[in-house]
Amino acid sequence: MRRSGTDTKAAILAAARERFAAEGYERTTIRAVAADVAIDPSMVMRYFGNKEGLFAAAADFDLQLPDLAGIPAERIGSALVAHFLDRWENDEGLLVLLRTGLTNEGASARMRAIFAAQLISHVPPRHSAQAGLRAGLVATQMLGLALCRYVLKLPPVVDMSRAEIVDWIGPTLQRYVIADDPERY
Amino acid sequence: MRRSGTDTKAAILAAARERFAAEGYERTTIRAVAADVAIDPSMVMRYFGNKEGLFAAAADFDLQLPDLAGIPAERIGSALVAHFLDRWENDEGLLVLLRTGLTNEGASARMRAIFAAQLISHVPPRHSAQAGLRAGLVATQMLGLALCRYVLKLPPVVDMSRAEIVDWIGPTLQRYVIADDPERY
DNA sequence: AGACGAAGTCAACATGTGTTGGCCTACAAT
DNA sequence: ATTGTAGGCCAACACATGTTGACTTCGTCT
Repeated sequence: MRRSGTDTKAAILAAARERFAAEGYERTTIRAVAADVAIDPSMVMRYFGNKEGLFAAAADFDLQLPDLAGIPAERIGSALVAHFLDRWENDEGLLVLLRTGLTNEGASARMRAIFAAQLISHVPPRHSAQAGLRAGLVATQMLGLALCRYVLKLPPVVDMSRAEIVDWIGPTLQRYVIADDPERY
Repeated sequence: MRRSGTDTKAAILAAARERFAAEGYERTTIRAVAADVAIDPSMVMRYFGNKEGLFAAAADFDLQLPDLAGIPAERIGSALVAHFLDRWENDEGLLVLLRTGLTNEGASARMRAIFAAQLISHVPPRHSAQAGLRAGLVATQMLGLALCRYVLKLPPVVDMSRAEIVDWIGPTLQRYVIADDPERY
């Protein structure tokens, strides 16, 4: 027994996350993942059943949104942006979902679930009747940012500093979450 | 000669656009496209050389941004949103690029070129030194909207009316394009 | 020491893919 | 009528992939 089973499983999962995030679902092959861990492809099947199983294990992702109640209302926008940036730069799960969610129906559904449930429930109750709308608007801006910065790598967006992003996009989220109507800030 | 050559080529291209937009690059097969047109797969090769060639032909897309000079400065944001919505709902090219740009390096590069060149050149010269930054911000919001609405199909975003989208996102673009600094509107 | 079970390897199958080259067929010009 | 040519079909190759089952190795427990 070279490795301890659970260790091997964890190593496979880590390699799979990297490959799914970098190449998407179809272009990621079981053989390549196995080669990354220097084992036989059949081991991947043993531990995860099939490719879909491996993907499901690699694609779980939690927004881990903080409790916004403790944050002054006028800083919610900035706090959200800062949190998302932190979250995405420390967890490949979001990249996996973004890259694959566009061709893989399962990933797409999971994305819907995450951003619907987790985001909607964190919109302050001030506009509870419009919680879905507000969360949706936030999703368009934040997913668009992730898309342009981490996947498409548009130069102007990649070159923006963290502070610039917070300064420019914070007020947008602020308006989406708490403004009483679209025109008012 | 059942069909007129150029007609066949056009039919293949139309079928390819639909399939690439719906399934992405890898999952779109030459055989399936050929079947859609009720033709032999080898004809696709004859007209487009190889799969990459077919994709390149299917993925050309032009923003066709109107001349913003004729629009009152305070309406630029709304005008941009409205134009994007029109453009996307009448041309599958954008969906092709979105679905494939995440796994296909060629599509990713073309996306960079389109949104860099075409968008940057249309940002009013008022902030020419920041043209890249402004265009990048606009791209994050508009691509995020397309992603959530047409690809991920997040329910709250799909359910938004055209007017709601313009009302909510117009002011955001307005600020990105012409605001003197992030905090001012 | 011997047996058991887990970790791991090997070889192979079935399938789907892009791609190729040869062959057929019908129209139009000579 | 002959011929040329362009549209179209067929069969096949070469290759990669997900997946399977049998076999081997090696540590551990009795």
